[in-house]
Amino acid sequence: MYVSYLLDKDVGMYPGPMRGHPGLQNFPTAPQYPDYGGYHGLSLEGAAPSGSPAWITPYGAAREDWGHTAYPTAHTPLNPSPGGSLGYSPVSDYPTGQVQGPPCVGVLPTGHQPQISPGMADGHRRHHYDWMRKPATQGTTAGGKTRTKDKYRVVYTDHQRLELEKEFHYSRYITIRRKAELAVNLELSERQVKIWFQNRRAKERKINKKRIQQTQNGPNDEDPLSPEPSLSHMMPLPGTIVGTMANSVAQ
DNA sequence: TTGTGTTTTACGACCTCC
DNA sequence: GGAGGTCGTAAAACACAA
Repeated sequence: MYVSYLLDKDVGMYPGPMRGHPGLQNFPTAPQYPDYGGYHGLSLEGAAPSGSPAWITPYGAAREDWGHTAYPTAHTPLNPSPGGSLGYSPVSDYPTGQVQGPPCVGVLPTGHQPQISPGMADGHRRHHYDWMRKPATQGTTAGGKTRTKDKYRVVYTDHQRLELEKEFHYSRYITIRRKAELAVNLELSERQVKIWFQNRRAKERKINKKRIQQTQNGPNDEDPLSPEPSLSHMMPLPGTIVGTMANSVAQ
């Protein structure tokens, strides 16, 4: 979450109007995402403890440039299970890649050991990372169930949600290409991926709206949606995300 | 355990763009 | 007309206080 918080501080991530771009007609302008409240179920603190925003680097580069640096390190181990058949093919898919660099960060820690950040021992985050420990009992059922079928909705596995979140941190608007990749790799339908992104954006808008209201009502009020406001001084890699969307929509 | 509030999937309606 | 966007909503899943 820290990374998402920091990344989303980069309002320059969404330059220009959203209309007029094929497949990206509704892309919001920058001020719509002044901040990002995170994802309650996806406690990235565990992966990136406070003061050690491990995800910063992977999300720094433009998406279509992932093949060079950012993408492989962040996404290569998409399937954390040993011998898993999932996972990206960053070398082929994002060529020219120096698929080297530091060990992958931003993925589930091996063994799913929750790494509690210093601020998490106080009780109100006792449920953070719990979902990561839950057995992925529904992983194989995540696709295809609708209201009209035997189950109203499925609960995505931790892995699926983590990867979707990661993608969302890269770009709030997924490309057709990446959508297809994710759908295959996560064993979801493209429709599910699309809808997940739609819902995720809606969630973010809701959070931002809430935050704006709180700011207007009382600037001194504690903002529960901004767990690490003091990290704003750690704003990483300004400008490295600018252009992400321009790249991501160029398919 | 249970009631209640919140979050997460999924859909339909409607809109814009090509 | 199709694809994909937002918005609103339904209902399952979940969190948590009483």
